[in-house]
Amino acid sequence: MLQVAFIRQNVEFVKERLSIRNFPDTGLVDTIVALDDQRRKLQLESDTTQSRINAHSKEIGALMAKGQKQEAEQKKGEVATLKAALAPIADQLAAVEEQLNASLLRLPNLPAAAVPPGKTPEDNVTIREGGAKPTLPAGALPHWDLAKKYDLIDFELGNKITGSGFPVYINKGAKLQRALIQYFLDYNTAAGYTEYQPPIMVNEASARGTGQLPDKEGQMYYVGEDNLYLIPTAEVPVTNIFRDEILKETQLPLRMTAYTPCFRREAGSYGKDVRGLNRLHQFDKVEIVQLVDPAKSYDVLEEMVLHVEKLLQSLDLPYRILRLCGGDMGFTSAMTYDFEVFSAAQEKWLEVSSVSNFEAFQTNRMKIRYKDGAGKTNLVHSLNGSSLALPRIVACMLENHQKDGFIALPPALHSYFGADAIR
RNA sequence: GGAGAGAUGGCAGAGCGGUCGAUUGCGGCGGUCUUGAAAACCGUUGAGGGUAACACCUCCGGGGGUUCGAAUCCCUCUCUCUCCGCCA
Repeated sequence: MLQVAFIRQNVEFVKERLSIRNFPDTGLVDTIVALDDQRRKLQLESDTTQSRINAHSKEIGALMAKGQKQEAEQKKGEVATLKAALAPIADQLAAVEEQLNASLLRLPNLPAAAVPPGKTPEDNVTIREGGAKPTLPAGALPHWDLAKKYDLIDFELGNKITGSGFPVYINKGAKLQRALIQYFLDYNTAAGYTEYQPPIMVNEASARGTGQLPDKEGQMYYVGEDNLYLIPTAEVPVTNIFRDEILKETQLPLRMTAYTPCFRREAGSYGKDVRGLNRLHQFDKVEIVQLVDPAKSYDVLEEMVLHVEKLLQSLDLPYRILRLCGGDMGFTSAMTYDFEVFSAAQEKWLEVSSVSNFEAFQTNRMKIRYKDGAGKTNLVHSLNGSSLALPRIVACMLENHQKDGFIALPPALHSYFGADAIR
């Protein structure tokens, strides 16, 4: 959520940035400013009246102490009049505040200056590519066939137990999951990230803090009886660790990593790219999150991109890094890099990580602040990225590294997996 | 799930209808002293709105009520703790 003060002072800039995002309703900005004008006016009226009521009440106390009952009673009458006048103002104020807040929640983050304009994924800009696309052996299979051939994943069994999009990993398939999680976490903690194991269900306040609520209810699984949401990403519980806190400058940057299963309803995406591991309702992911000094957040973004890139390189997969255009970025992001790996048998690029700077958009909702050197309280910037999402990595590893009779594993995984190949 | 107790500033812990945004201790910050440090002493130290800066307004778990006036009384919700039951 953007700060009202900022919007007030930069109305045209805000509109211009929103246009980069193809956000249709620029009238919303004017609405917000108008509502805030009203809010200030009503607040002033309310405060002034309240101030007079307070003064009278004090006088009543003093009069009572002196035994001047009659004068006190008269004052009480005056207070009653003032209170009657205050009531409608207070009601209006509450209504305006509610509208203002609802409007602010509907406004997306502003794209950073470096974000390319554009509407669709075609307008994303490839920053760089790495790793060579493999030459597959004759009779190469897509990962869902390889998963069956090597007895790694049973998709039908998942259908039976739960439903589609909930695969069951078996034998070496299960061990590969465990090895990847362990490797990713070790890689992150070695770089200074603190490991967390957070809850995988969150309350409404947490979901609102990172921007899943309002409006994206449909994408999360919801446990109505307890009013909890299954997390779509570890970003939600991890970023909320410091909700409503004022940090010391010396605590920054805060770097956190967590492995969690992630749950996504993926409503409306049936029939499209859902084959095998491409799109699941439950999947595993290791996430990195940082809370940083606002002046440094774009340096940190680049640092996180390099961090993820090196991890990807160690898996010997062909990849590319895209800077998302305004139209393809998430609601809460100011700038996003997507990482895609090339799944050779499907001949498809699959997104395996998304690294974003949210600037103060999330932290304004969560009220995560820090005191700077001058003792002033400011919002920190939040960033996060996947390092990495497992299923598409697995899909890609199976397809790209398939050989005649075995699947080779990258050296980085050998000790974690306990073998150099799946046979 | 049943019974009871509680929720106050970074932490501990007072306050039980008015002058309390809140005594005090610890911690933090600044200073005196010291070659330096510690100790001691002095000062300072919550957040939001509002203002050019003041003034002023709001916040003592959330919401509602009583009252001229509520951290203090009442209702309600949430959470924590203790005991019992169940249990990985």
